[in-house]
Amino acid sequence: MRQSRLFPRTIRREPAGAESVNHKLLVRAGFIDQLMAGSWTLLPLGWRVVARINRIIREEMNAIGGQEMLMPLLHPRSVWGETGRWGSAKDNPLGAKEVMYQFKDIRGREYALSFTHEEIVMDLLRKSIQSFKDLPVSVYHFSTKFRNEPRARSGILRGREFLMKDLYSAHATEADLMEYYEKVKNAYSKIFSRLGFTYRVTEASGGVFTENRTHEHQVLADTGEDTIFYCNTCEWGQNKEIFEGKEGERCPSCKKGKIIKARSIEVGNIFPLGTWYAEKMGVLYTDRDGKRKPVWFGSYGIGPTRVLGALVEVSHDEKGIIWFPQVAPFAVHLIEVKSQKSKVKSFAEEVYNKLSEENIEVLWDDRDVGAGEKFADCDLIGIPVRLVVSEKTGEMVEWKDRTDDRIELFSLHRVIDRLKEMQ
RNA sequence: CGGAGCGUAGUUCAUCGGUAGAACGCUCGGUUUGGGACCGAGAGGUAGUGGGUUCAAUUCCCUCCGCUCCGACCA
Repeated sequence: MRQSRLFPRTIRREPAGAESVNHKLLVRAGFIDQLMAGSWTLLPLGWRVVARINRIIREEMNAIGGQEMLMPLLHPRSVWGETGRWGSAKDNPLGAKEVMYQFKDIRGREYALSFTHEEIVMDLLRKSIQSFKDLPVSVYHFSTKFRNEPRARSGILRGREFLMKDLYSAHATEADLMEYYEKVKNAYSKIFSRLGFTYRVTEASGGVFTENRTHEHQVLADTGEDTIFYCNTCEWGQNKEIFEGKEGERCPSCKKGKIIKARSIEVGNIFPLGTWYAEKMGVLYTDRDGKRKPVWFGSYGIGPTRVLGALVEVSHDEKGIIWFPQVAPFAVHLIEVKSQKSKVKSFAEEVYNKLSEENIEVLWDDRDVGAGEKFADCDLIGIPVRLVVSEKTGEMVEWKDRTDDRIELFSLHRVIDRLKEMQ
């Protein structure tokens, strides 16, 4: 990608009023743009990062048998009426009217915009599941969620419209559900490890989804809006809604460690929903004994756009973003220092072409601007490796990591070898 | 939904009861060429909206809208 053509340009100043790091840096560097409070465009750079996040999620979902599909975002009232979740939480502990966007069309029919898909999946499952032989089922999709947040905030971390990967599983027995639930929990842990996060798995309440306990993957971040408590020795952890002890106490699980209190960002949430939805919506299968029984059901969510923001919150410095290589929008940022000598430009083009031929993704700063501006933008955008060609470097290429001040000179061949080793 | 701050050029802001200014960005010309470089010329604004006070409102008052933050709530 030639940076002279990259849309849009970077912005030198911080957006007015912005406080959170992800808001300031993602906007300045040209990854996201705000339409209104809680609603963002993923610009070409931002979309590249989200695509990489999604790829990691997709690989781990497929690895546990998840099948990708895509469900509608416009939902009829009737399907939400079946579980009673169309209504208010005042009348029903799982009522969701407060977070659901509901409206009428020109003929007076009522609809909601998707804030989750349990009811939609249930409608799908009951059409095709007859026998215990049809179970288990595990399906997922990546799509937009709309939630009428009382207050959108923290940049892209809490929007009224955001991307979510949601996985749904249906099982013949509770044991099978819980076995799969553990599999998904492990898959989520793999995903967040691969993304480069330091995280904890905590117990939580189920909100508008279930009255059962659930688990959250929480990224440790000082700027996070959640508070969690976890053991410094074993894996025990709870979020602040359900924790009933105090910081510094003995761990209730291993009895050895101490309870640590920390700020965090919730990036994943898994729910062992049980048979409540199946009973309400008549999702029944015939078991070996010939009896009709409700399916056991679980749902599992990760917000890729929130992950995007969380990555910036945990990995940046005063100059800009620092992407981990596995999610960076490009593998390398090639800077051509402006020169009167045409061979600098032609060498830069050669480097760009050779790297591209090797399937290494390059952002080539071919703009007609000063070196200082290029270096500043390079640090702001945060691609892991910076390559420079200039009058000074001659036939060699300068290599600098985003996280390191050390500068090394290599031949183009050596650069390609090193980059291929990193892939 | 309660509380606070803010809303003026593309962006970040200044100004002021007498009809608007800077920096950066943008356009043109020239110089420069390793950390947002310099010189010259230029384009660009119904001061968020509606109302009120006033001879006169961008400025003072009120309404509404919008953005950010705190709280409640929440992935």
